Amino acid sequence: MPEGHTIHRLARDLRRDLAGEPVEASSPQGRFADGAARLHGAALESADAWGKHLFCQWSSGDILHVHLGLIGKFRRVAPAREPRDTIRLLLAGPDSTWQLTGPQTCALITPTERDDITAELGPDPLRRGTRRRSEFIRRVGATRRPIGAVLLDQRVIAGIGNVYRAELLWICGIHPETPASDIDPVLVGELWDLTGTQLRQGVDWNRIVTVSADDVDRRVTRTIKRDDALYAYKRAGLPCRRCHDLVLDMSLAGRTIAYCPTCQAA
DNA sequence: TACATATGATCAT
DNA sequence: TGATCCTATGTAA
Repeated sequence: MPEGHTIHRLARDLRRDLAGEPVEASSPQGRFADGAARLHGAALESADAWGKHLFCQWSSGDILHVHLGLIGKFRRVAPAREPRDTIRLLLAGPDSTWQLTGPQTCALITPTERDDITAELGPDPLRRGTRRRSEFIRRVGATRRPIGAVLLDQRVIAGIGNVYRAELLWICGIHPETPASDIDPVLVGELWDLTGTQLRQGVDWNRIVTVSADDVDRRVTRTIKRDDALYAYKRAGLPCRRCHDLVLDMSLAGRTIAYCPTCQAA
């Protein structure tokens, strides 16, 4: 489930689980054998996320760069669990074991290479820094591409994926095909703030739940059914949670987005 | 058992 | 825009 919230949560969990102690590293799949050998015996010094990119600093001087892509997973497993041949990287610390499968990227890089990667990324609402909000507003205002495409462009804002895209536009009542520069900068600013709020909640719960307290009982939200967690994503054909008209699907930037034709009028 | 699908991104056309 | 890569899961057969 890798959108920005997943990676930030992952960085936090890896830090808490593995920081400071030497790890045993291996690549049961074999495709990261050299990298795992370099990490073997090293200690994790820091882990942080920028959008959907994860960077782990090791005492060996190496930086581990991971991008989960669409299907990648990096999860804590029971220590005794038998390594399977799909595991790109296995990290075993004194108290926990982590395994990485199906990543789009898993590589050891230099600080320069990390800087090259982050230089291509837009501001991430979950990172500290000044002028990120105004930078987002500027980048959105600089293009007439549809906002639904712009939100997936990691050079404009880092961390939004297909689920948050649909949810944010539904909450803001913006039609996905609206030319980005036509949107009132005040609303774009609110979109930034909302993205931060939603992503932070995603980190907290380690899942995407966008429905507000008005629509769901917060006390039971941690056991909320998947069908009740979202307003728009994958709800095409169902009644809009706001106006009860039917939610529609459209294709934008090569992906499917659901939207309400009434609440998100063109 | 097989197939469709997926919260991503890149490269070719 | 379409093909492609990577793996796991849910549904259909």
